[in-house]
Amino acid sequence: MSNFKQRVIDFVTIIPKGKVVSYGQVAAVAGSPRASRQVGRILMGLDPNTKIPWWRVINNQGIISIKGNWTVTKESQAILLRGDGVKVNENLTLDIEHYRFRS
DNA sequence: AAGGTGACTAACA
DNA sequence: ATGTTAGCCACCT
Repeated sequence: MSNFKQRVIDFVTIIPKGKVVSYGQVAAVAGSPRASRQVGRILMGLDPNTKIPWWRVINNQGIISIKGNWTVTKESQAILLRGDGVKVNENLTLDIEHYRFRS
């Protein structure tokens, strides 16, 4: 497993309940501020039964830009977020600045 | 080893 | 404000 990937996973893992981060933010913490796309790529590769709170990662506009995989959809992510106490709008958006996790 | 790809972003028209 | 275009760069084949 590459170092970047591992750092992304580590950071996402420590995101507290009720908080969210953007892909770009995760990439920055992982060491490559411009590798935001890789963050999404990595999350996509995770197993559906992983314990990593990947659903707390959204794009910088506070929008759930997931591409409905076989196992996951935008709706399911919205449900998971609401389960964390995060208010998700019907259009799959939320106030990221209000919930953003800062390390 | 080399090239294609995209759960992103920011800049433009 | 909404739609397009063009960089990005680690991962996968």
